Amino acid sequence: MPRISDERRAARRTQILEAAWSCFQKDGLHATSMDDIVRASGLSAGAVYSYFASKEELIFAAVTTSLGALSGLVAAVLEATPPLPPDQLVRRIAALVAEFTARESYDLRRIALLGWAEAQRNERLRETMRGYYAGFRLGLTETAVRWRDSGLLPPDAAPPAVAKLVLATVLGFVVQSALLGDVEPEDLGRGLADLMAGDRP
Amino acid sequence: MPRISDERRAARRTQILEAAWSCFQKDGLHATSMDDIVRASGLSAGAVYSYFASKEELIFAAVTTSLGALSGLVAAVLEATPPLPPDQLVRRIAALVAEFTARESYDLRRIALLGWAEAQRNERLRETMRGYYAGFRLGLTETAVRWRDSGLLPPDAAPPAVAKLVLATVLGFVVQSALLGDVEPEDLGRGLADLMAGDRP
Amino acid sequence: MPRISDERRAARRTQILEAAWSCFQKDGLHATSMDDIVRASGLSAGAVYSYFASKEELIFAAVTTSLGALSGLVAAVLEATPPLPPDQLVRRIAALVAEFTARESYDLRRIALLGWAEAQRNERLRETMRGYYAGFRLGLTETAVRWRDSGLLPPDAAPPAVAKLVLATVLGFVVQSALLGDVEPEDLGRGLADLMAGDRP
Amino acid sequence: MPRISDERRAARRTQILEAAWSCFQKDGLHATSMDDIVRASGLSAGAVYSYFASKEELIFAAVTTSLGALSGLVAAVLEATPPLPPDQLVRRIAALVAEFTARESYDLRRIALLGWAEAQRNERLRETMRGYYAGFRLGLTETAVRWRDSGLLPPDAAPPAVAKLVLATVLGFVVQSALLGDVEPEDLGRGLADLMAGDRP
DNA sequence: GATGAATGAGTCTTCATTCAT
DNA sequence: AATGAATGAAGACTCATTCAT
Repeated sequence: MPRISDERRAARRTQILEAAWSCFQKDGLHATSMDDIVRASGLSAGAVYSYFASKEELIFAAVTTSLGALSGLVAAVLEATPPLPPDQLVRRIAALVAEFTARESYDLRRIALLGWAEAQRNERLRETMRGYYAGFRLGLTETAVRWRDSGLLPPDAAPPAVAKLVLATVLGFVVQSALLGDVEPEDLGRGLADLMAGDRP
Repeated sequence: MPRISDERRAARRTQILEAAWSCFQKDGLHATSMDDIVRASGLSAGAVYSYFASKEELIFAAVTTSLGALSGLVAAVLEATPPLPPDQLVRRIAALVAEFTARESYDLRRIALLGWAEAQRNERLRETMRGYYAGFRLGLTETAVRWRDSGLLPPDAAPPAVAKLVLATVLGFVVQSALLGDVEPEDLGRGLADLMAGDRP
Repeated sequence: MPRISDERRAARRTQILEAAWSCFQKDGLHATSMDDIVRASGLSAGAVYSYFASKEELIFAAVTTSLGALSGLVAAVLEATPPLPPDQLVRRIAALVAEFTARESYDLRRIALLGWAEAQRNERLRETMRGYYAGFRLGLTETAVRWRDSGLLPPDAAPPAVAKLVLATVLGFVVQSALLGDVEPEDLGRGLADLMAGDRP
Repeated sequence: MPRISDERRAARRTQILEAAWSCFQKDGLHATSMDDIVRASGLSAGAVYSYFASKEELIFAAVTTSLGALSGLVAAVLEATPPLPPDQLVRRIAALVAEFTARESYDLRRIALLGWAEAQRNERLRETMRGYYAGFRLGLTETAVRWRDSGLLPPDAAPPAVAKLVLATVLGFVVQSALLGDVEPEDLGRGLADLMAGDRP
């Protein structure tokens, strides 16, 4: 029987994670010291270490936690029947990202950029992220198949290529909005709709 | 050693920059120590510091140098008359990125991800990158106007939204290809062409 | 290790200060490295830095600590009623300096010389020292007034000038004794008494 | 036959020394880098090193040169016949120090404080300075003998003690004026005269 | 003789992690 | 369980000095 209840443990974990997020967003992953996080969390160093074995573990959790949550929301959108048409799908997913971002002291876009950079030197993180994005793209490929089958795409369309294009668009939304900050989900939807409405090249 | 020739100075700078790139790609910006770069460059610490006043300066140069070069190539593509149609433009720019990446010991995509993460905590870098991407997007907006004027887009299309969509696609290509590694410029072109060939939503 | 007791903290501080004094006296302020002090203190670098935020802070404390203590002793001597006559006062204050100096691993005279040199480039230290010496001189001026009032000085004597002369004598004792090393407090008292016993110029 | 004339060499030496003085006064002996001096001198590093073999050598020369010059002036004052009475002598020597100080970009008082501090860790410098001050004090002792013989001091006065008192006064003038900056040679003379004019203790 | 680029040991400082209390 | 003082390896950067040109 644990000395501390499971809920309390979970609450503490979240408390630490929130502290980590706010520090990471402000200073980046490496310029944030464990002490920064300890102070932001209001706990002691020892306490933090009893929840996360190392800074790497904390980084992993910080980057991965939100990715997992977002992933579930995206999966739900992809499973809609009939599938949302391309422009609406892009708009919708971008909106999910934006809503996530709107949360208290937590900016998914910034965390994503930090995570991508970190993934280059952290194999575990890289593989985990790869898994999420590969799964996401697989879902998009299936959606593209459904678009083709329902006539939204021509019969000779290549679902994998379409999925790659759509994934790129969504990832690029994250980058563009983090760097330039003036992109709305509607812009993406409108832009894609305009392109689809044009003459076939 | 009397005053060194300008070419030699430039060569040394490049030598250091190459060393920095290869270290940064392997270990990230902050996990790379100046000593790593010093050793990789084959010079002494003092020599490196006589070319770049600080690690921050070196990071700035490492991230910025290629962005400038790429920017020029992209601008040339955007100025083609008549403008390349959307799918070909996206394919072409992605191809430029991929070619840049092909260079020895230098991967533009990885450097870009590192740079974006760093830009969050480095104002000077952020503003510089912002300038490049804003200029790029401006060029895309003008291209979208030309597409509309030439009938490739409907008369009521919104060039800024189209530009945002296209920029997102290209930036997302960088991310997707760095993280998943199996995206070719042709995929993007094909995917966009397929979408444009579909029924208008 | 839970919160340490205040006494222990103070003891540690003193331990570091003693280490710093012994190093500074041997090698000077700048030729002493923090590592020298760390080793002399028997603590770790991190521990030393948790007591003094920087080398400058440590220098400030090393120079200032004793000045404060001495200052109190001198003030007590100056407040004696009736005031000590000039030659005895000078002898007495010089003796205070010499006694301070006699302490283990700490030579006030050497620290003073180092502090004066450092004060030239360290504004905070300069202002702090200035405060001490100005206060000391003010006390001497008041004493000179009392000498004049009690007839030890002629009615037209200038107390500020007398105070400057006496302060110079005491400061010069520090210098002379640090550089030549063969001056006793009694010498100063005797010398001044001899001068005062001479024919009026 | 030297490639460069002796005058030119001497001029260069002085040029470097002036540069060193101005740097040392501003930043202290150790916080001044050879590069600071090189730049201030307008010469190249190699050139500076051809005149002074090391930084230590340059420090030694910077501290010693002026001490030697001052020493000659002081000796002349001490040899006056009949000897200046104590208060006038002190005023006169202090005036010499003050005049020396008034020179272009050179402050004898500041250099003296730096030199005293440095002497603690530099044996050669220490011995050289000791020589100067010991010689100065010997001269003062002889002067005190003459004062006693001429009746300015009582027959049982102790010339060595008087010399120590006078030396302390002059050295202390340097300190006080460097730290507090509001002491004039006249103040010392007046203060000593007032003391000598008082009742014998 | 003169130059100033290059060296590399050494400096101050930080910080992830541990463990005595 | 919790604390936070302590560790010490490693980091960024400097600078006295040399020597190829």
